[in-house]
Amino acid sequence: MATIKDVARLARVSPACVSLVLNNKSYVSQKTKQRICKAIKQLNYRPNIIARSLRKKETNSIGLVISDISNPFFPEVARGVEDAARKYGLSLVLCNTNADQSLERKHIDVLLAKQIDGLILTSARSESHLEQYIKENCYLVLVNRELLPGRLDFVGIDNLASAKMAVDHLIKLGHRRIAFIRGEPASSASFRRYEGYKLALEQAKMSYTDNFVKTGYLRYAGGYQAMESLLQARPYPTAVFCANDMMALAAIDVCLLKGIRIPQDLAIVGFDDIWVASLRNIQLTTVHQPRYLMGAKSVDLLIEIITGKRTQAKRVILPTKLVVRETCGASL
Amino acid sequence: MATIKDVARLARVSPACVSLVLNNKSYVSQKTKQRICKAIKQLNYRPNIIARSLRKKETNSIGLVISDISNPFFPEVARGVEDAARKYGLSLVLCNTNADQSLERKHIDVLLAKQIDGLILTSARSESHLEQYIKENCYLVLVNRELLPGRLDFVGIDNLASAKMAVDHLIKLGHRRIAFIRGEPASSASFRRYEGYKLALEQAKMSYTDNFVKTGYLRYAGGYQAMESLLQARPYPTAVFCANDMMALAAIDVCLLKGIRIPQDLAIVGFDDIWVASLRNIQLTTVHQPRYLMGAKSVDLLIEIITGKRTQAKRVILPTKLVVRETCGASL
DNA sequence: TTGTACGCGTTATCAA
DNA sequence: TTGATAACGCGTACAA
Repeated sequence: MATIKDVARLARVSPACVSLVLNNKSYVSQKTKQRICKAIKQLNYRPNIIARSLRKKETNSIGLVISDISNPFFPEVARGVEDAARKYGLSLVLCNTNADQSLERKHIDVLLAKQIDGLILTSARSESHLEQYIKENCYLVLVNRELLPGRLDFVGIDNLASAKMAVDHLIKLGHRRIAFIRGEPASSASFRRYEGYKLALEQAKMSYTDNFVKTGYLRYAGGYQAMESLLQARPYPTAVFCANDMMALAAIDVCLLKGIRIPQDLAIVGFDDIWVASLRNIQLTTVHQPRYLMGAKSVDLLIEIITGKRTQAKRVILPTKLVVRETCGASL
Repeated sequence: MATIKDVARLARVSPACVSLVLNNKSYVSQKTKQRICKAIKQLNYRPNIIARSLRKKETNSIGLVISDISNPFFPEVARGVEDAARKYGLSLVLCNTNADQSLERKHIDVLLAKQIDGLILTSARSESHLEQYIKENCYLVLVNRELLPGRLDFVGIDNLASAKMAVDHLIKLGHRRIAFIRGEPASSASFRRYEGYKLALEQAKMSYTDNFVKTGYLRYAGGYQAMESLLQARPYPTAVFCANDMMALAAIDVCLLKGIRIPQDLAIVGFDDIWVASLRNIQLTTVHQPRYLMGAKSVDLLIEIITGKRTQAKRVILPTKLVVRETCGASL
């Protein structure tokens, strides 16, 4: 690969002059500028970004850590981040943790060692690690899961209200035995959805039953197990609210396998509104999250703190809406 | 952020000595080693990978360019790449092009400027650009789409045979009017599937009809349009083979919307076997591709050429299999 | 174990 | 106004 020296030699100028042209700085005569540009093309020169970053102490790239690339929720967030990053001229380093906490730590450390300018975390897990990153003055934005509220930027939704909205809908449809398949207890988002579930029951003067609440690991397999376990409960629930769509899809499959009809025998409501939910053979009633926007917005926040325009932590809460399809039985 | 000098000062040694300890080189006395390690922890020092890369001329990171992160096919490939990369101690920079050729070019250029050690491309589009990268001695592996065969490493499947297998299955089920929704003509994989479709018809002495072949852009929306257009054809086809599952899912939805029953009125077969295909309410018959393995294998190839163990281009063709579910009507 | 040159751009200073 | 020189960023490699 050609270096700036090669270009300088070919154009018979100093490397500094080439640099000036590349960065549009200072006055360089049209004539030499053209010579330099010609040399650049001729050698197909690409500035070594590593060297540039070392000098400028900025990499023009940001990191995004997601927990499950197989769940369509995250690719959509990633697309939002990607497009926004491009708008700002930043490139994106995307890491997937598979919900593995030690891997999350490792990814973040590598990203920081790579001197990325800022970091967006979805589904962050450990407050203590975050404390440390704050101490080192890393630029951080959290998406989806909120930790250390008030001290870190956050983009998300009102999980409590959204979950309550979903359960309220089931109650309005006449359900009195509503189960909940919740996500990992460590997730603040999951926990708030759980609280929304409980609040809805409480306001409707319905009793809360422990064996109507199962925990699964926000994936298909997690939902599958949770649903199987739930079907041991007596009396049967008449409706199940799931903490995300992946688990709801699994719950549906468990039911179909056992001959339980949906929604006639059991209503199911999910959360996220991934694209699969709207397929005509699925038609999952669910809570829509503005995933793409969440990603895009998180980049805006990051830029604000990187450029120093803002020092106070900011919370952005985006609106959700209930998408009523067929699995809740509303249309029957 | 602390630098190696800070650590050296605190441990009362030279920066060079710290470097030796960090990289486990040469003999450093236990005593100083411990002093250094203590200083590293105390300052929470992370070596500046940018500086290291500049000096070592290797970044220990590879790039992966995918064309559509929303299609579950690619996240699975990415997971394979990711896990394999980690095994080799490499980190991964993932870029998504949204099937936009100019964006693909841009991404690749940024990755190369970032001095990544090697590059894996799925769905590469432009031979002429690749020619140029070859000229610059970039380490490249192609996945999924094969370009410049024999000159670049490639990991993929036998698209022709796999497509033929799918169509043969439909023929065996008695179908005589089989349509094909193909992908972008620019894609070698799509083209080979098209050839497989034609070969199957030919061998069965069935005539090829132009208006039984529609082109769509390998996504849900592309499949949707293609299927709508296909339903203009008279006589109706009795079966449709789709170049990927996303399009097959869309085709199913179009039919359901129009009251066409699947598989009774129309059989549908897809390609990829994304996880959605196996949901109980979908049960899409499709050709399974070993996506994760494709990703993992591509890293193996890349390592071989980076380390110079091999200089000849290599082709790895992985096995596929037909997964017979319900949309083809075989089980009726 | 250390001093020192080096990798490749950037930027401040200086000269023409 | 235009361009060159040199110091610098942070680790690494090699001779001492």
